[in-house]
Amino acid sequence: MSGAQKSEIGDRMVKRFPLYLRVLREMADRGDIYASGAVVAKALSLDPIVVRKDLSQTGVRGKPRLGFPLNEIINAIENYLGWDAPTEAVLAGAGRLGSALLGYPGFRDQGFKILAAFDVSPKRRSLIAGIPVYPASQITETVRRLKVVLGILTVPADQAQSVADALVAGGVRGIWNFTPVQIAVPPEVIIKREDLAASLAVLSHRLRRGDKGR
Amino acid sequence: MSGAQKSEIGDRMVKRFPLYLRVLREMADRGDIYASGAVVAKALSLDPIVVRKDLSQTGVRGKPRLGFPLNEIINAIENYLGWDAPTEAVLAGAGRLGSALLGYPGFRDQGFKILAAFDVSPKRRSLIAGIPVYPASQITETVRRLKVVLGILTVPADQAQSVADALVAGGVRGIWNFTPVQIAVPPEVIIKREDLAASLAVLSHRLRRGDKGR
DNA sequence: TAGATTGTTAATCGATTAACAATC
DNA sequence: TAGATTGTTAATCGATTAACAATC
Repeated sequence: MSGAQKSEIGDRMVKRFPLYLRVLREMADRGDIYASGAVVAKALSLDPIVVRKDLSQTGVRGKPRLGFPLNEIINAIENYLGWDAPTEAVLAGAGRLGSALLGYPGFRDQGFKILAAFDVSPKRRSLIAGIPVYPASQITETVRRLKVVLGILTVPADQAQSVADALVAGGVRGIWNFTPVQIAVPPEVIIKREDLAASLAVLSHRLRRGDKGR
Repeated sequence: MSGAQKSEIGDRMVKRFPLYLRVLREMADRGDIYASGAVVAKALSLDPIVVRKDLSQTGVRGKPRLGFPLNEIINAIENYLGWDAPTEAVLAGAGRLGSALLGYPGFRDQGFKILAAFDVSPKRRSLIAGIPVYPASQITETVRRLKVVLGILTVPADQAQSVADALVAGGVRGIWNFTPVQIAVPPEVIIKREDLAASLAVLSHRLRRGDKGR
């Protein structure tokens, strides 16, 4: 093929795709057939050039004067992000934050399916937001049996490493880490930290400087 | 003065400061007097050059052969981020996510103080994690009376804009937005979005590609 | 003094922005 | 056809990385 696709693309670009998807789905719901980069850019306060370049990364070709065919571009983005075939996940730590995440509808919309949750405390309800909660001792066995790909880590800081170890022992390929701990994992396991402290730092800094954030 | 300080620094750098602070505080607790860039870099798996450059941004000068004086550099970072004088905040939406955040110890560690929470439902407890919960109708008046600087937005998506309006009417200077909605505010108000969908996108993409994340 | 570490200047890299030809 | 929009190539910008002199 002639159109050589760039093999490595940056996180910045990937982060914009959910925004595009939301706008494009809205347009499709309204019955539109095409979406031009300009319209999408306006809806998201982005530069049209960025939108055009990002969308072209999916391999879908837009039609001059019309824009990108909506069905095609939506499917391409979903496929690109791996949201077409749900990624199976478990959540470890069904405390306040964990429970909040179990109820987050974004997982289903965005190609994830939480099969089970775990908690050390037997006092917790055995079902949160329709998802069964098991004792933490069963993490490794359950992850292995269900061939779970992703572990969501919402345990207290002092348990973060040991619970991560249990998830890794079960064979997860990635961990979404909501704890402030930098956990150690084998090199093939992907770690995504959700770093509230970093966000607070950016916020503090902007408030102090009186800057306008994006 | 000769050493002209760079006026505008990037978010990337600001995000690293909480990491430095954690490591530096640990070292100070252990009784160390100096911290070299190399040691800090090793603890965080960062390039020593990055650490040196970031720390020098605070204006503190390190001593060759010894490193940076711990007390001085810790104070400088706290001051730099505005964590020395607590920023007063309120939280709107005391559901699962909101309650989880009310119990998050990071706020106090990082220079924020949540004075009150708000919720539409009168069924909620009137005290969560020691913080009083008031009816949402009192947002504007309370924010104005207490001169609150930051609003934390954890309401359902369909209430995001109207609650944000109430916070702005009370005079907040920034909003930490945990909803998936892109809210509209006057240009002088700082918005910091906490975008779980973007994080999920990065995660999906890495899992699908089998890449190793950082 | 010798040597490790800082601080600064230059080079590299990646992403964003600009310009413009191709196309329906 | 005329004109709007795509797609691509070049220029700019900012951050990271490298190199090295200054310093205790």
